[in-house]
Amino acid sequence: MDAFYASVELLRYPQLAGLPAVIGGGRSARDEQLAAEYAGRLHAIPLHAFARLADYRGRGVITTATYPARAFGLGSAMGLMKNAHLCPDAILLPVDFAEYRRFSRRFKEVILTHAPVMEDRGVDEVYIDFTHAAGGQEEGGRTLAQAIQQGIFEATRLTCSIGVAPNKLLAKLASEFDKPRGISIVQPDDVQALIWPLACRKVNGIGPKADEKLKRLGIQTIGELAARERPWLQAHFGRAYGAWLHDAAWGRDERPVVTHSEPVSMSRETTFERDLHAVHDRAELSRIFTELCQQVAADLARKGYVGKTIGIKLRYDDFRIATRDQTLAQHTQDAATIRRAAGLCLKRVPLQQRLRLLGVRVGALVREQDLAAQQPAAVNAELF
DNA sequence: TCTGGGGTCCTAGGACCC
DNA sequence: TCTGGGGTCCTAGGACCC
Repeated sequence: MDAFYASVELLRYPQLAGLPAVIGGGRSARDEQLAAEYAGRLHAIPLHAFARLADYRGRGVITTATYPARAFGLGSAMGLMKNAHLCPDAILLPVDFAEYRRFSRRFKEVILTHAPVMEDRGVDEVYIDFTHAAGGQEEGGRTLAQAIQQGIFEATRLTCSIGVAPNKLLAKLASEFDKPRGISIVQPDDVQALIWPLACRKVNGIGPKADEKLKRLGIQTIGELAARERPWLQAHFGRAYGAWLHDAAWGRDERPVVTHSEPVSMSRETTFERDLHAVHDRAELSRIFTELCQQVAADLARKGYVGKTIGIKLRYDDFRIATRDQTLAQHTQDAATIRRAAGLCLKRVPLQQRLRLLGVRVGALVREQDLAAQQPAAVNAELF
C-alpha cells in the first residue's frame, strides 16, 4: 500500500491533501493537552491532530510521511524531535492502529476475491500467488495486477503498488520501482538489467549491518554481489547467509507463498516519557510493569492463546538492550502468573542504570483449545 | 533534540538425556 | 587416565522486517 497510514489519515481529513504531514508520536498526557490546545486554533486540523511538528515534545518516531512531507526529507523511523527542523510546519497526526487495521482487512478481502493464495506480511503488505488466479498469466500479470489495484481503490479509495515477478524476492524489489500506483513486471531475464544496478540494501533480508559489511568489502550493488564467488561470500558471511546472499543476487528464491501461520509470541512494550530508575521510580515502574503484563494477558485471551515462556526486555538509557526469560512448567494466559514470572526475570538483570523501555513477552504459544486436547494424552503417555 | 512497537528467525553455548 | 555421538530444550543476544 502506498504511504499506508498517511493515506488512511488523508481519507479522514481530506483538507490535509497537498500538505506535509507525518504520522507518529504517542498518546501521552502531554500529547492530549497539545491536541486540545490546537483544536480551536486551526480550523483545518482535526481535534486530536497535533498540528505543528516543531511543537512536539515526545519521544516518538515517524511511522509514515505523506508524499509532500517526503519532499522535505522526512521519512519513516526518524526521530520526531530530531527532525522537526526539516519541516517545522509539518502536521503531526497520532497513530491510530485500529483504523489502519480496519483498512488492512478491507484491502486484503478485495485481494482474496481476485486471488485466493495470499500471504499476509503485516498491515500494509502481502504476497499474492498469481499462478492459478484469473488474469494472473495475461500480459505478464498486468491484467490481474490492474484488477486488484482497481478493486482496492473502489473499496477503500487507497492506492497500492504491485510488483509481478517469478518469485517473492524479485516481486518485492519490483513493487518499489514505480511508487505510488505503479505496476512493475520483472521477468527472469530482467535480473541483470533491472536488479543488478540496485543497492544491496534494497534486498529484503539485507539490513543495515550486512549492508555496512558489504560496503566495507567493496560491494555496493546487487550486481557486484552477484559477481562474487559463492564460497567467498560464505567465508565472509557464514555458510547459510553467504549462500543466501549469492542466491538473492542472482534473483533465485524458492520460498512458497504461505497462506497461514501461527503466532510464536505476543508482547507489549513501552518507552517511558522520561528515563526511569529502578530504585527512585520504583512505584511508577512497578505500575507500568503490571499494566504490560495485563495487556499481554488480555491479548492472549482475546486471540485464544496460552504461552509457556515468559520474558522481559529492558532498554537502558544508553540504548543497550537486555532480555531475560523463563519457561514455566505449564502454559498460561493469566496476568498474575505472567507478572510473577516476569518479576523473577527482572531480578536477574542489572538495574543500576536508568531505563528507557520496559517490555513483557509471552512465547512458546499454543492455541488454548489445542492445549486442552493435548494434556490428557500427555498424562496417558506417562502411565506407559 | 536522538532513535516506537510488534513481530520472526538465527546462532551459540550449556544442561540434560539416551 | 582420559573422557562419543546425537538429540532436544532452554536462554541471551542480535539482525531484520513492517
